[in-house]
Amino acid sequence: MIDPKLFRNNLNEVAANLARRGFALDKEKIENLEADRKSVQVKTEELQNQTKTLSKQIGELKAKGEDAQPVFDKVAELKKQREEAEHQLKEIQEQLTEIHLTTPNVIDESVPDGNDENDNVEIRKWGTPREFDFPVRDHIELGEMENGLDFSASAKLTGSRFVVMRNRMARLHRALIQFMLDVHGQEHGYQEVYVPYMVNRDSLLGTGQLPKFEEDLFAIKGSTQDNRPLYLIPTAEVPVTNLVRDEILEEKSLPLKFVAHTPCFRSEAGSYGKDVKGLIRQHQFEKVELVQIVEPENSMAALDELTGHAENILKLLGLPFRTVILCSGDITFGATKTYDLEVWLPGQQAYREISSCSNLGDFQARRMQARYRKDKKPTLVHTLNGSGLAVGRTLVALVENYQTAEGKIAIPEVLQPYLGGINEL
RNA sequence: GGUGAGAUGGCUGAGCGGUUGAAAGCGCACGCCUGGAAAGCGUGUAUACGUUAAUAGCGUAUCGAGGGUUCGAAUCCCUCUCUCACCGCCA
Repeated sequence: MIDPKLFRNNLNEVAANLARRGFALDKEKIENLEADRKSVQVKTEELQNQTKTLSKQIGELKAKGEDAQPVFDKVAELKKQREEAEHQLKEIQEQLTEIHLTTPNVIDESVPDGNDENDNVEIRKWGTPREFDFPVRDHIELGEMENGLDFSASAKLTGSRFVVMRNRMARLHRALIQFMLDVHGQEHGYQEVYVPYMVNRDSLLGTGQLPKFEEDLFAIKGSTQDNRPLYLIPTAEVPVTNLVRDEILEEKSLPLKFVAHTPCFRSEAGSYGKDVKGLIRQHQFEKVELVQIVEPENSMAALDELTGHAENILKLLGLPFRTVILCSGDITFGATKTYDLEVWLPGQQAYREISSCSNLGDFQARRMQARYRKDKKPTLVHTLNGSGLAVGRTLVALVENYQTAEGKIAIPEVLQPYLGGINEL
């Protein structure tokens, strides 16, 4: 969430910033609620103070064996008034909290204006798409060969947007995961973590998926005793970032850099016509995720670094890609700045998203109360995350870019150690 | 799944209805002492929110979470979560 103080002191600037996203902030409502909050809160606390003071007097009088009845009467008079004020305050605060939790983050000045993905700005490009001297197969065709991707099996087992992988596809997929974890863990300095694939509501509130995007999540009924469901994670960002929820970290422990491999589960509500075939958009997919917890002044540099780490995987695999900065209309809810990596897919003759790297600023940290001690004072950290990379899409890119005329897949050198040294599958 | 015991500040641990945001010890910070250090002595040491120019004062809330009883709750009642121990089952 945005600093609530900004709503009080800089409402117009916040509204103008959010308007760049196409988000209309209800300024009048906020102003009214804030004005009410202020007067009611002051009144409530004043009444609480009086009650507390009088109650203490009763204690003193009783200890001395004196008559406390007059004070009793006084406090009884206050009670109704106090409870009314408390109730009123609670309602106002609930409304404000609702606004705070559903308002997106403010965006960085360097984010370009725009309405949708068409207005994203390419900032660099790496590699050259390969020229093929034979008819190019897309990953679905390549998957059908050697029974690698079996969508009818997964449809039988579960439904659409799932996959069964076999043989070379399953092996390549697994090798990619190991490779990515090793590069980030051994070369980029991330601590490898293994985390739960189900999380509670507090975690999802912390990273911002809730309360606004419940329809994108899979909830597991009956998964806790008090009837609140757990949720399947839509990304490792949720469990990994929440590692620092409600923590006060030591300054010298920062930056924290985590890498985790997890499956991700997304309902893909509202994407009915999109990418219906193939591996691009699945309800369940694997991802290697990078998360950094940093001091505020370092977060923009950390974003560049983290993006570079994700890019490095593509470079090591020899997959052509471009890096775009998301425009104000395309950037996600909690991000203040985001770079997308788009990999070249010969089967589609297009660059497609394979990683999204974001600086969330203090947006998640404030929701999570994730802080560090800066000159003895608890200060909100900044959080970042990025895919390093989406494994399913990397598999698509790999097989399409490295296919041979015979429908074999050449194995990039860096991946060979993970496949017993072979150079073709 | 069963039975029992718990959950208090950075840690250990007291308190079980009244000036308790919370004893004591440890740790940590600063000061005194010292040639320097240790020991000793002294002082201080949670977080959020509000008010405010203020990380100064002052106020409110917080003793696993939520609800309740009460003039007043860390202390009593209810629900839930988690932890530990033993038994059962199990990858």
